[in-house]
Amino acid sequence: MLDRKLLREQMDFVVAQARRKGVEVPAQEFLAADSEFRSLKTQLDDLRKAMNEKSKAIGMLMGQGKKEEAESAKAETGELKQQIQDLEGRERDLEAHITNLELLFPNLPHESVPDGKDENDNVVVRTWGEKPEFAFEPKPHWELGESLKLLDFPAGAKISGSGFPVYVGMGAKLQRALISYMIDFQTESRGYSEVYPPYLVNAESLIGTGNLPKFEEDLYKTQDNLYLVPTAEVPVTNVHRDEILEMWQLPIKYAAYSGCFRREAGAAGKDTRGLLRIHQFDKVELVKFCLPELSYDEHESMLADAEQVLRDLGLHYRVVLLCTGDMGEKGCKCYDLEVWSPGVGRYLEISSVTNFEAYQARRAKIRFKREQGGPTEFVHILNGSGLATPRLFSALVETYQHADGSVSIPDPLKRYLGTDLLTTPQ
RNA sequence: GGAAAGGUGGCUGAGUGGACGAAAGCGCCCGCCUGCUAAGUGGGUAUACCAAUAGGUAUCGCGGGUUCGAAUCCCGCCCUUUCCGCCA
Repeated sequence: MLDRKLLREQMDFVVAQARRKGVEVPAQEFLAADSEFRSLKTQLDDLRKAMNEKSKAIGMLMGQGKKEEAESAKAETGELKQQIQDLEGRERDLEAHITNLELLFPNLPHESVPDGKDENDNVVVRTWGEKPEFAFEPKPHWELGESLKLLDFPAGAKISGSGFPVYVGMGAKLQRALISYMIDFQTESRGYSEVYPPYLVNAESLIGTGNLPKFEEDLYKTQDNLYLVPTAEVPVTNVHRDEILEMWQLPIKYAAYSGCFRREAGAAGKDTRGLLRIHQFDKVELVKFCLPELSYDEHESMLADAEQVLRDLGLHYRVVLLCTGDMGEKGCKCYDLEVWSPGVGRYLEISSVTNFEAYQARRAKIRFKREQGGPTEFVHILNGSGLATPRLFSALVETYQHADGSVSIPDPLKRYLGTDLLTTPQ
């Protein structure tokens, strides 16, 4: 959601910026509805004022015991009341209309974001490490997962359906190890506070982060009108919904582990093998609330926080700056981290680090004051994965595999896993 | 799930139909005073929208209703606390 004043005063700019993302916005329709709304509101306020004055006068007459005068004054209020009710009806309709229009406006891209249409126009900012060389044909993780008894896809399909892998044995333990390692790293070395959020959230929370109303089809919904979280971003961002924060609290930095649930409705048949695209997965999510003028610095440092995990694990990756056409509606600037997965033979998107500026803050009403009695401002909100485990699992076992089918474990994970080599269990 | 009590500003808490956006206290901010500290003292201190300004409107958990008029009465929902039941 953008600032209404910005829409009102600089619509040409908004239209141009939205166009960079390839989005056509209903500019004239919005401006017309907005100006009608404002004049309606002024009218309505005047009517209400008149009504309030009459009521007060009646109260005074009653107090003075002038019953008859009070009664005749009462009789005169009927028409006013009717007018107010009529206008209130129109106001409600108009407001809903305006809100619907507002939701069609994407967040505006930052000036540093390259123009482009789709992923082909993204810019590789840097590459870390090199593709590992193998003296043999590296296997994909689904084969390693089966031979090493780490993953049981048929069992998952039986229990839940496709896209629900079962991690077994050392696979399950590796999963826990990755989560613990990442949470410990971000909280102990990077200043994040740990949060463990609910997995079911209400609609208000999803509206706050921008997942509703537009992306309902991606979500699992329960019969109690709660939704399974698609990412910890949703509950963690909403921790501070409807709050006015104090200056000294900023920046607030949270690291949260959660399961994530996605219907992947639009992606049926794509990346169906192994862990590449599944309905339930685990992720450590980083969320920051910060001062507007610092959000792009915080964005870079969050990116570095996520990158460090891959570096410590010795995994080759690249950082991609998404172009305007590929970054989605909600963000101002977004980096993707793509890890090399040798068996799959592709870079896999493993993290998106996004600066939303005030877009989510405005929806979720998360504000701050610079000083006592000063004006409220919206904080800037950023989030990024740090990281998602399925593709990390994939890159890890594929990168560290040996010709005999065993997999080495990089240093940071050894103490969590209790071993430095995964072999076929006897 | 059953029963009861309750949800008012940053916090505590008064307010059961009219001058209440809301007493009082605490906290916080600005000033005065005391040589410093503590105390004292005067004032200020919710949010959003509309308006060039003055100002106006709305908001007492949320939604609806009654009324000329609702924090206050009625209905529905949500949440909290306590007790009981059930349960990892």
